[in-house]
Amino acid sequence: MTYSEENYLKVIYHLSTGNSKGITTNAIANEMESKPSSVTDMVKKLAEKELVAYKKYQGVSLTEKGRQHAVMIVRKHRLWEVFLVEKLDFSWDEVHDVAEQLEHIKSEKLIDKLDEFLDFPTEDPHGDPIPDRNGKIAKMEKQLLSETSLNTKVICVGVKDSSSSFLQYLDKQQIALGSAIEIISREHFDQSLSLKVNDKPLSVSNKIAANLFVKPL
Amino acid sequence: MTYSEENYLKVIYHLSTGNSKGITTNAIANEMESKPSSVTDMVKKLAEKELVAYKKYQGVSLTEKGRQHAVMIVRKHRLWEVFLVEKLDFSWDEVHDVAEQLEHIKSEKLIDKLDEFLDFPTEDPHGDPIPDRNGKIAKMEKQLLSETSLNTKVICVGVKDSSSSFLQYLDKQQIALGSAIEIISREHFDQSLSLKVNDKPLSVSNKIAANLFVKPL
DNA sequence: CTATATTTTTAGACAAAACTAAAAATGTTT
DNA sequence: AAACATTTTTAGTTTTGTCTAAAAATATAG
Ligand SMILES: [Mn+2]
Ligand SMILES: [Mn+2]
Ligand SMILES: [Mn+2]
Ligand SMILES: [Mn+2]
Repeated sequence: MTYSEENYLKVIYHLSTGNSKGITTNAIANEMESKPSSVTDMVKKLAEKELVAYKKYQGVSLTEKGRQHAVMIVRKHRLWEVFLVEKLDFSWDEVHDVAEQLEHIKSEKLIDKLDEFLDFPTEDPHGDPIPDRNGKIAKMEKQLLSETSLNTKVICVGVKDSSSSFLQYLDKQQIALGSAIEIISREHFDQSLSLKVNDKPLSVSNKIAANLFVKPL
Repeated sequence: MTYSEENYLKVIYHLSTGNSKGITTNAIANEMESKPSSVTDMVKKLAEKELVAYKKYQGVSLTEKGRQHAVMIVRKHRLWEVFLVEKLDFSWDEVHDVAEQLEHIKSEKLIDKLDEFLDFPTEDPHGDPIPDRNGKIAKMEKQLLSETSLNTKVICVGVKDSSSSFLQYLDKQQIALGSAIEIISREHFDQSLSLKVNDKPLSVSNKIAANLFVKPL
């Protein structure tokens, strides 16, 4: 499996979660920052290898074999992110690009030993679940802060957007995984929220709240 | 710089040590397990980028720029080997192939943090020196066991051949970096040696002795 | 239901990195 | 120095992954 094939599989996998229909050529091209014609070519190759199911004009979906492969790439990506943060003192906004490279290293022993070295973490630095060596993903109870009712006490457990700019905003506001959040009030006009984060008052826009995962305490 | 370009640079670098003349096309092809015609093509490209000096039929040599690049790849390779052995419990005969992949990961921060995490090691698991972040290589006093005189007490500090089969042979004979070796006698006929390794008697062929680096105690 | 817009696929081109086969240069013998 | 052997380069293909431009299929609107 080539570097490029792996990237396509991963993108198709991510587009598939919460999307039961076939993934469109355009959606893949968009995510890969490439052109639809390139996607069509690659999808044909992946179909040839039985990693995806593909019918012309009907979009594409992962086969079980393709899903397994994709999950293993996600496992590697997230384990490496944990390594970078926990062992090498990277901050959570610096790890993604390096993990994009490390996820392609081929060695089952390496990844299982790394898993053990990190003490079998179940979530990466952004709160995303880490598949185990059999590809099983423990699902975590979580909801968006924007969809949480008033006067609830919750704990921050993940981010939906893990762009540098969002993560750095959270750092600045001292919001991290594990922070205790209480929703004081919601502004009707723009859905912005008044919060208490670790007992300190903070007001955030709906866009922020719609990218923070929390769970009831 | 592509994966392939990096591999060529590294091979040319290794062929260059202890070889002041231009490196031949055939030597590179041999080391890369590719064909001379492929080497000619790549060498032209590297010359274009001023990473090597090349004149038709005259062989090739690294420019200072090319040498710097090559040394950084070697640095990464050896640091990752240390990581695999020290932190993930790989044995010294298992690390090379994985390090061949890891050496191409591009992130200066990653490699400097890894260096720090490993406590700035100066040698890899095979006794080879690790260039520092400026490309400087501390040179170690060492000689081949086969060229060491009788009744000398020495300590094992490295291997010349780091193939799996040689390393596993050493494991079996309980020879490791740091082992104390005394040369008892040398057989005239085949240059084989009678040794004491950590006070236990052992007889080794010249081929073994010619691949073990030692330093006088 | 037909016209228009959008999406997707095809056809053809290109760059990177490899190869084979043949030509050219260099090295070695007699 | 000529003949032969070896090394190196050139010329022409191939595979992988990308692209543009044009054609075909599908979706949307009037
Ligand atoms: Mn990531
Ligand atoms: Mn992540
Ligand atoms: Mn190695
Ligand atoms: Mn080594």
